[in-house]
Amino acid sequence: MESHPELRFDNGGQTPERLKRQISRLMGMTGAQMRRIANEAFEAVGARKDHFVVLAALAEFGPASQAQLSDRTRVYRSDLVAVLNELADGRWIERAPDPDDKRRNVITMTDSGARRLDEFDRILAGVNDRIMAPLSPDEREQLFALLGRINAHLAAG
Amino acid sequence: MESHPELRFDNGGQTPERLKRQISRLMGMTGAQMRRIANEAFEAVGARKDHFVVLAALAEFGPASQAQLSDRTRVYRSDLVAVLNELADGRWIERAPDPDDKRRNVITMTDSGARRLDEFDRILAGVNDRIMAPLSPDEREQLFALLGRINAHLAAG
DNA sequence: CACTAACGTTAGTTGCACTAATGAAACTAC
DNA sequence: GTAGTTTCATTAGTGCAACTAACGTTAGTG
Repeated sequence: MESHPELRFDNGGQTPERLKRQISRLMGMTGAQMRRIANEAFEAVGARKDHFVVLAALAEFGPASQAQLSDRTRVYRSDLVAVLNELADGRWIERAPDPDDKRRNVITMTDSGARRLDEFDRILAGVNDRIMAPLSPDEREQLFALLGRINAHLAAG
Repeated sequence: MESHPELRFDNGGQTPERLKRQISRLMGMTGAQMRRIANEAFEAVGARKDHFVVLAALAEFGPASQAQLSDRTRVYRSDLVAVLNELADGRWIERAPDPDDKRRNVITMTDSGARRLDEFDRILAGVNDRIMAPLSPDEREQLFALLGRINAHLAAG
């Protein structure tokens, strides 16, 4: 019934050799698999990825304006509005006008927001573990390091 | 003037630690950078990625129906139509009805299609090299191997 | 006080992966 | 040999994520 899209990189002799050499293709397909797993995990608890990133930013940097949150999470200001609406509906954050600057809102995480983040932490530990299951701890670090170097290089240049 | 979106994974103290631990986030951001570079390279010669994957499949497996091409390239049947229209417009392929099965078309690569593919090969060699610039040959292989194992694992189940 | 910039918000665009529906042709069963 | 099912190419459309534009409001700057 659930026919998952075929994201196997090397499709048993069917895949042209040239395609197997493209790192961007391998990254794209594998990244899509990862994203699907993470999204499903969030969906199972009525959340989505941006709930996590916003709560993480609030937990680690404290109350902030929406512009600050956008900078810290790279969720666009325009998209952040809906995310904060949802988080406020669940009482995980509070949104109040900033008395010092009437353009701003101050976003604060509630206690139940902190518990929600704990839940996400547990869920994501499982997700990461499932994704990286075939790799040893050393290999997982290698992967992070290699991708991190490429990321830094491409972001710089 | 061209202000690229900020896809630096670790944004200098601004990024919550929790986000830096998510492999799917690192993959997503780095994959987006790679995709942008590849897309720009194709765009510079009036092409796009799917032109390459279709020509690669034709070069390596010979003339084929659209359904076969879809299987080999994982370009959806529905999206393949436009790709083949574009390739036919440029005389890089020919699309003819299959006399043995009137439902099918037979897609054949022309000589100029083969030359177009050569051009893509050269372009992509440069793209891959630019993407993986900070990695040694050994490290590039490691990255392929690690991602390949994760991909196979996730595709399996 | 005029000007510019930053704030949150709404609306809209683009690209990509993916689904649904369709008419024509071909297999499959009885 | 005809009825029912499947495959084919094709058109249209959905869902989502990343991204842009425009706007009214408020705050700094000369």
